[in-house]
Amino acid sequence: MKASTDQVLKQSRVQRLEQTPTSELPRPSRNARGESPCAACPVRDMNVCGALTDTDLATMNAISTDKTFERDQTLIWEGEAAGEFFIVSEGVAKVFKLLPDGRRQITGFLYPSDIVGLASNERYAYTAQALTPMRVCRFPRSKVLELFDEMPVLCRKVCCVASNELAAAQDQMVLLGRKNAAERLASFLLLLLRRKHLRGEEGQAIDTPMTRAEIADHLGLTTETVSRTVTQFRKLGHIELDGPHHILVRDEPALADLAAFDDPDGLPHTASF
Amino acid sequence: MKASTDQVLKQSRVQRLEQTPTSELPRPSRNARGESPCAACPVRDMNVCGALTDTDLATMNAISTDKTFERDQTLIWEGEAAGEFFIVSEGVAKVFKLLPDGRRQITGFLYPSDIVGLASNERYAYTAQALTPMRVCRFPRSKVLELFDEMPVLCRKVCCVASNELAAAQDQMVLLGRKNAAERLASFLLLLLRRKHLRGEEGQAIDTPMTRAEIADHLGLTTETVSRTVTQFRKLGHIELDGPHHILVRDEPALADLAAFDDPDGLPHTASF
DNA sequence: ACCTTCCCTTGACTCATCTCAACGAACCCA
DNA sequence: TGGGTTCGTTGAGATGAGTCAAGGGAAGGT
Repeated sequence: MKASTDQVLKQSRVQRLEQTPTSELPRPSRNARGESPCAACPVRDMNVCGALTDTDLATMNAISTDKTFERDQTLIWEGEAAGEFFIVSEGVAKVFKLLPDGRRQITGFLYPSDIVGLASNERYAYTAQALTPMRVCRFPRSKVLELFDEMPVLCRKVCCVASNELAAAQDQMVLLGRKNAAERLASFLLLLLRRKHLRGEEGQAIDTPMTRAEIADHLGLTTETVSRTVTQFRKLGHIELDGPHHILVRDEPALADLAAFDDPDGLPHTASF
Repeated sequence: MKASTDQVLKQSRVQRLEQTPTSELPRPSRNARGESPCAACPVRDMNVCGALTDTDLATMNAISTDKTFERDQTLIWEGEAAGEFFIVSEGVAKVFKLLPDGRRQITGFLYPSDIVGLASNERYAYTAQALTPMRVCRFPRSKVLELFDEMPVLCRKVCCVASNELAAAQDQMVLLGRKNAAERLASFLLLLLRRKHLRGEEGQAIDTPMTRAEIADHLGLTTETVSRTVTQFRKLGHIELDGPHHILVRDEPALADLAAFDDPDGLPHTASF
């Protein structure tokens, strides 16, 4: 359901962002210079868009609008009519469901190239809220569905994305159902690191714009337990902190051991539709 | 998936299994009488197959083979090359992932009309094993993917299925991350009951071919906790037992209260691709 | 500068669930 | 018919994570 955790991960075709060290990242300003906004999009080659030809992309572009959100603004509300898909081009968001008494489960975090709104039915089954300022591409659901017919590759790619998200969701079930606090945190940190690399960014530093409470609500723990476990990892030398929202992974193998990844090589999967 | 005439379908859609008391259930024997096996398929009108015309169904049928499994036999193995999809026509299976030390998370149970093998990439990310004798339709992955092009409705329907499964996975995350033992069991029982009704079977009796340990591995609990919680529900009068594998839901509202369903009306969603 | 608020961290204690253990029932097979 | 095995149930005790509480630091507003 929601674009969550993994879609990006699973996408292998990613080379884009990592080339930036040499040349400054061309920040996509919307419709700058009158050419297709996609041309300058940082996620142009990733996920769904990466599967499209320039022509198809132009078609998609014709039905999309650029939109920005401030921190804490809501992209979609659980229960509202599901009218739109979004593809994240910049920023981070959380996707969550609430129980009647206020308990919250964050099903995933959205990073650039992630899609949200897909798993919806008539109404959204979750809420998505910006953790940082965001820029997204917005697509009217109805128009995308129309495009499915004339652009079969789009439908296939959406299948592929949904399938990858499903696999990620299953990994998360293993985490929530069968891992202890340390294993959960280790898995989470490695996942963020892996996704960062898939986005083409290098280095062992991950930034975590989410609060401890948000991490807790994602991992099925409490704020205090997350905080204690982070401290424990720091004392063990597995990680290093530069403020609560910048974590440097010092001993990836140690974390991988803890995480008990089913997927030992850590390579991303790519659904082959 | 198989082509058929519709008459049978309409009734099959809902009435099938419960009528068995009076008339013997017409077991679909494969290719009996040389007509399309779909004609007699109990799930002809459900899920993917329900979206297809007779013509399309015939096309699908041409690439499918019927297959049966005994209890405990494995449909697919985690890590093996993902070459096939299955649609369950009879029986129940469990789908699970293992951690290296043997901990197991059962991500779901498959009932007639459910699909398995979809969420795969190059290799299956989970194992599926029969809980009862089963009959399934088997489709070579490659051929189905080819069909996507000539049968757009198929691709859309697969999107739809994946999307619905994703939504179910997210509900399961809420359960695993934020619900206590009683809430988990209540949610689980109601889900089984709801699915039973969706399959067209009536009544408040659910049969649970899975063991307590399997329920536990699905709900992120232990055998003992499941057993104790079942006993507790029985003593409260919420349920009634007729052996460990037949549970009669006596007080559905009480369970619904406990379950804290996000979806109060309990209506199934249907993705609208 | 000061106040407020939010977030993170840490400590002490509690509790829901797990673990360990025992036992009975059902089933299978010889 | 009997022995072995698996499964479900129940009890008693252990423990990992939750709860409650306190304090400090950073950020933002006036």
